[in-house]
Amino acid sequence: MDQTQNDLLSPPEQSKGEEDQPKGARRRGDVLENAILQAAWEELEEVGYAQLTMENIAVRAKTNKTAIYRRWPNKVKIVVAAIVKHVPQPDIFAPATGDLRKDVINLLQGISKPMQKIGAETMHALMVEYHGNDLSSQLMRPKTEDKLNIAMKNILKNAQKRGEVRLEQINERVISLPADLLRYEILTTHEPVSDSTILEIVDDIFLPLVRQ
Amino acid sequence: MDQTQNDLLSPPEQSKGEEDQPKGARRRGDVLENAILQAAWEELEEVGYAQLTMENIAVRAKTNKTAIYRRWPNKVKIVVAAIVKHVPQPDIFAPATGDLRKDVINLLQGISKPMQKIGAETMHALMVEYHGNDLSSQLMRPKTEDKLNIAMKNILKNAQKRGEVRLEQINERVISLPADLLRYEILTTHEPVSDSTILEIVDDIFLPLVRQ
DNA sequence: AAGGTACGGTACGTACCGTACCTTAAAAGG
DNA sequence: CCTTTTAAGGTACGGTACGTACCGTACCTT
Repeated sequence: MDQTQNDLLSPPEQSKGEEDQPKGARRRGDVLENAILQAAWEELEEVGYAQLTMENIAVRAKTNKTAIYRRWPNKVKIVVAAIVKHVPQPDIFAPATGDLRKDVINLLQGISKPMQKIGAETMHALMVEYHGNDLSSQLMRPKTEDKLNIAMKNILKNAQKRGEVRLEQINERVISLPADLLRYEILTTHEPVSDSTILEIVDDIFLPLVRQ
Repeated sequence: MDQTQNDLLSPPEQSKGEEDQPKGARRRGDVLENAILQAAWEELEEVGYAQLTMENIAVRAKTNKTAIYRRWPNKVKIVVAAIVKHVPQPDIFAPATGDLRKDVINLLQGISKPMQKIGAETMHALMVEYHGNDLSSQLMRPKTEDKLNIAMKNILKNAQKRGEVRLEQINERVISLPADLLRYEILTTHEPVSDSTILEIVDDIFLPLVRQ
C-alpha cells in the first residue's frame, strides 16, 4: 500500500522542464496572459497567420478560448499584441557613428530583422483586417510621426552638423524613401532581405539624392 | 387561340431592362460564366474581399455555388478572374511624347487608375492567399519580366537617343523605383493616390537620379 | 468564513467553405 | 425526331472556425 501511494502520487508533480502547475492549479492575471501571448506567438511562427486558430492558441497555452476572448476581442488584436510583445521596437536613437552612410545602414538593418520575423504573410493579413479598425496606429502611422522617420531625421540632423547634407533642401519623401523601399521589399519578396539590398538602397538611391 | 398564344408567349421575355431569361430557362457556357464574373466583380466592389462570399456571388448571378465551383476551384481564383476581366491591363507601349518626364508621368498615371480600382484591401488579401500558389504571375512578377519595368526601359531608351540620360549608368533598382514607390503608396495608403504624389516621385526622386 | 473574481471546461449558434447528389433543360448526334 | 450526353438548377450536407453562454470551482480579498 505504501509503495502504491508513492508510485501514484509522485509522478504528476514533475514531467517537463517548464514549470508545470500541480494538477488543479490555476494561473491568473499576467501569468496567464503571458502564457497566452507566448502561445500565440509560437503558433504564429509555426503555422502562420492564415492557419492560426484561437482554439490552437488556447490548447498550446493550456487554457481555453474563453480566457483569450476575455482579453482580446478577436484574432487580429491578439496577434498584434503578441507581435508587440515579442518583436523589439526599432531604436529611434540609434547610436551615431559619425558617418551618414553607416548611420542609415545601421538603421535599416536594425528594422529589417524584426520585420522579417513578423513575415510578409502576417503583415498583409493584418493590413487586410485592419480596414475599418483603428489598428493602423500599431503598424502604419502617418509618416510625420513614424518612428523610423523620426530616427532618419535625427541622423540627417547630425549629418548636417558635419556638413554632409543640407537638410532644408531634402524633400520629405526622400527622407522616408529608404524605409519605404525596405518595407516594400519585405512586403513583396518572399525571401529574406539581403544586406546587399540595403546597400543598394543606401548607395544607389538615398545618398545620391541627399548629397545631390 | 391565336390571341391566347400571343398573350402567353410574349410576357416572359420582358420584365426588366436587363436581359431576363424566361421562367425556367438556363444560361450556359460563356453567358453564364460572364454573369458570374460580373456578379463577382460587383460584389467585390460593394462589400470588399473580406466580406465576399461564394454564396452571395451565386445569388447575385442568379445561379448557385455549384455552377461557380465547376469553373473556379476557390475564392481567390474567381476574384483574380473577375479582376483580369474587368480591370484594363496597363498599356506597355505608351505613345512616346518626346520628353522623358512626360513619358514617365503618363506611365505612372496609366497604372495608377487600374490598381486603385482593385483596391489595397483586395491586393493584400490576394498576396496573403498567394502564399504557395502560382498566383504571383498575375500580379507580381520577377522584376526583369515585369511589364512596367519593360515599359520603363523603353522610355529610357528613347530618352537616351535624345541624349537625356545615359542608360548604362542607371541602376536596375532605379529603373523599377517609380513603379515600386507607386505600388507601395497604393498598398499602404487608404486614400487614392493623388497626381501630386506621382509628380513628387518623378520630379524629386526619379529624374534627379537618372539625370545625375 | 464569506464574497467576489476569473479561470477551466463544455456546449452552442452562426457563418462560410467546398462537395455530393439529384433533377431537368438544353445541346449533340444518330 | 428520338436518344444520349452535357451542364445547369437546386438542396443538403460535412467540416472548420469564430465568437458567446453557461456552469462549477479555485483563488484572492477582507
